[in-house]
Amino acid sequence: MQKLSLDFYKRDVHLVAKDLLGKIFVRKLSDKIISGKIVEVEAYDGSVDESAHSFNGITKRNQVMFKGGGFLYVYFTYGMHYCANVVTGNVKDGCAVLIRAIEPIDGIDIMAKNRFNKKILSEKEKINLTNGPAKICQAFNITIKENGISLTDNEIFIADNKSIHIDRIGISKRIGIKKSVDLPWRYFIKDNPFVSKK
DNA sequence: CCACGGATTGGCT
DNA sequence: GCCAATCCGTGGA
Repeated sequence: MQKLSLDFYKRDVHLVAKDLLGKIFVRKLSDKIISGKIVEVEAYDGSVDESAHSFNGITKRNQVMFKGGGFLYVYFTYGMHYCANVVTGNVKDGCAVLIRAIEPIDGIDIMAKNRFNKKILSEKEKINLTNGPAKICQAFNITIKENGISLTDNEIFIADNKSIHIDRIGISKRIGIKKSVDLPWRYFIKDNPFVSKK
């Protein structure tokens, strides 16, 4: 399993978004690993996209989006949730990919504890572990502390997944936004049970 | 199963 | 002061 390099991230946000499907999102803890297959993402492009946090320029909150590809951008919203993004492209582009859903692989017991504070889960709770952007952050214990870390370091990174066949990719409008609502910039693996909607 | 609304805080106008 | 790239509990069918 090979960690993705900086070159992977420093490309067009839509290419990166589609290529992230099927890749393995990894968090290394001192003695354990949490990981899962990325099955749903959304692209945000600050140069043309009013719904991107970066659309109106650099602020304290969104500055990581302007640091160029390969950083993790984490934001806090709705007074209680965190969401994780992969910054793409070059410095000043203000582009990122929101990780919307993951299929758990390693450390499922840790995710279960982080999400529901118990070990034995119902079938519905198993699906509910990571089928949404804020659920992923809770399962992986990602908060604002992880905002701005480099994905080429060893704590949080994304790994290639050579064993995966080419899944059918679905494309749709993005979820939960009020501006630029018609842009078809959500990408997901068709028929994967962990995709958040439809 | 689905629709609805409350939670709760920090960023931005 | 407004409101958000969300989630979950509630209530009804």
